[in-house]
Amino acid sequence: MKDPNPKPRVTSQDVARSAGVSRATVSYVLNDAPNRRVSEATRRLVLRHAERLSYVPHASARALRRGRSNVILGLVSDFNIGYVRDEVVGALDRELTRRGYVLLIHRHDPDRDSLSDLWSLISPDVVVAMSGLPASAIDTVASAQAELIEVQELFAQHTAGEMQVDYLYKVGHQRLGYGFTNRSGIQTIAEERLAGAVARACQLGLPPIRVENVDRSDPPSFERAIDRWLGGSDPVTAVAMHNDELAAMAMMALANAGRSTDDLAVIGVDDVPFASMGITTVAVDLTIVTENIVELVVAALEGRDPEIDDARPLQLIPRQSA
Amino acid sequence: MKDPNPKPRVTSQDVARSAGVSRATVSYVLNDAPNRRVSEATRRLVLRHAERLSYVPHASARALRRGRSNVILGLVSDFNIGYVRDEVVGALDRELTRRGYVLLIHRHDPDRDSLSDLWSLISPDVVVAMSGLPASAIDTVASAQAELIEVQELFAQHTAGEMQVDYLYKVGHQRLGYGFTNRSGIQTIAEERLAGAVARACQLGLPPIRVENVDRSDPPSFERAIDRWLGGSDPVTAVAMHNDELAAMAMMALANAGRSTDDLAVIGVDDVPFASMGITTVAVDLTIVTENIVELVVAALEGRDPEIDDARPLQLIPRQSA
DNA sequence: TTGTACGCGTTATCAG
DNA sequence: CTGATAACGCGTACAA
Repeated sequence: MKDPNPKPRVTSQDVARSAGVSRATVSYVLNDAPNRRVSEATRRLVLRHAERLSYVPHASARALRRGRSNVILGLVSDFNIGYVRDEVVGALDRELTRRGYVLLIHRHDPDRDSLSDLWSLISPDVVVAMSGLPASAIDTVASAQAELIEVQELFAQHTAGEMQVDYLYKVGHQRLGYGFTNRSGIQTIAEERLAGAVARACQLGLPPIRVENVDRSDPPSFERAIDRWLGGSDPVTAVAMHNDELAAMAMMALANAGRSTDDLAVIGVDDVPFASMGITTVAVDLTIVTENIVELVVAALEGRDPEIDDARPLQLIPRQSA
Repeated sequence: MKDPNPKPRVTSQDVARSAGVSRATVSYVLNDAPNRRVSEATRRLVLRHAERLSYVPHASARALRRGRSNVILGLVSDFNIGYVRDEVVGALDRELTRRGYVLLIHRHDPDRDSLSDLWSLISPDVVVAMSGLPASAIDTVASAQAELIEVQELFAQHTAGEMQVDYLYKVGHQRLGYGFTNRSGIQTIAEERLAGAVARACQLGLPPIRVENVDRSDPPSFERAIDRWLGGSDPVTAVAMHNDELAAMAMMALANAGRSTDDLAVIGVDDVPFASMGITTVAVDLTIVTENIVELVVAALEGRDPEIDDARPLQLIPRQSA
């Protein structure tokens, strides 16, 4: 396990010695230093020796000297982050890689761990908070000379809830339920979607939406919710679920109870791939959402104001489940 | 966007000046330096001033000087990484945080991006590869003075396939299908599970397993697979799927085709939470698997040999789907 | 308890 | 115009 002969790291000094030039020259060549001319001969010489020794500049030394690390830190409350965010993170990663940055994801529980402890281990240029952060975090990030970008709101979440209710109403449902979830890290989003649904039901003059809590890691919560929705004197005929994953679980629970979406229509949000197998949903246009987030981060890195596309990224897709 | 007045970072120099002591003393106090005696008076003095200025040591400077960064880099091929790995990563994260390390996750596509580019941006102490890495990566990691841990194999994958086939055979199925997936990053695991299933079917004297490709991001692939399994002169009566997620999608496709698990039994692997809603599966004991991975990483950090628990982490859980 | 050298890469300044 | 010298960024740990 312990390497008895840890061959020391190759430094720019080694390359310089090997090529018979100074460290400065090595640095100029390897960084294509502007307003610095190096003769083609020594240029190739240095490149050859760097290659031969497989020299890689030391990240910490470089960051220390430059004052920036080219690291973007993505803060999540949970690694299992949901379809849309996965796509966003993936796109962000690709764009940042292309531009010479690196995106690192870190799970951060604002309730347990302190952010400032983190800064003694890593100094990112930009922090992208994918889930809620306490107000104090803003100062903490700023004092570490990093820029903070909150992407809590990937898009107008309340609209998703409104569209769900609009659709269910349009196809004839009056008594509605809502499958809410309060997993940490998406509270804000969940609450906004719910608020949108509740408000729209009210505007339409429908009876109050019957909200039940469900949790993807607690399957019995779905049985309970369905019992409540279908029980009583005036059962609901359709439920809007927080997202497609929960919608699918509701449909499984429904099937297990000997019922189907004919008894209780189900609609989700996201349009995850498996939704095409029959889940009516509010699709999120990943292109728009993704490009906006990328622009937000890249603009911050380049020190300019972001140009955001205001196009509505949501679209209702009717399928069998509602 | 651009901060016109970027107040410079607080350094240990600032704390030293403020407290009227030397930088060395500040460092000793803040690091609880062993075999170093600092009077209680100056000790508290330093702590007070550090607190007041909310001083945080500079990550790069510290890492440069110490020679280690306390950063563990987790390499994944995809952020949507699967249930078991999510749990493993979560547990790893908690343990490492407790010990003063930080776990950072980075998406790395071995086909597209070079690892050595990464080392000029970050210098981790340990690299945990959660998906396959090319052989060349081993040298690359070593030359960056980092230790490489491959957790491709969370457990004996072929056993999962064997257990699936054993069970299906036991409950009376003879003609079997297999739902294989070749998503990048889990090829090895997928192939091993399949190999285990195929081998066991052979040992049991069953007809060759009918293998079909499915892809979670391509729902029609499930329709095609089901058509093939149920078509022909001797349709299969049960399919082993690579994991529970794919099993659930197969069941949705089955329902859409007007069929049920009575026509085609389905069994998965993982025992994700929603599997309890009726998916027969090979459960993975997260406690065992997780503790082993944590031990592997922690042992590497502490420079000792890991103590691995050999207990079998797999258990078959019969439910409605098979 | 302090002065200081060191880790490594970058860049302004200086010499050829 | 090409290359070298040296200072610097910040925290750590040895010698004094």
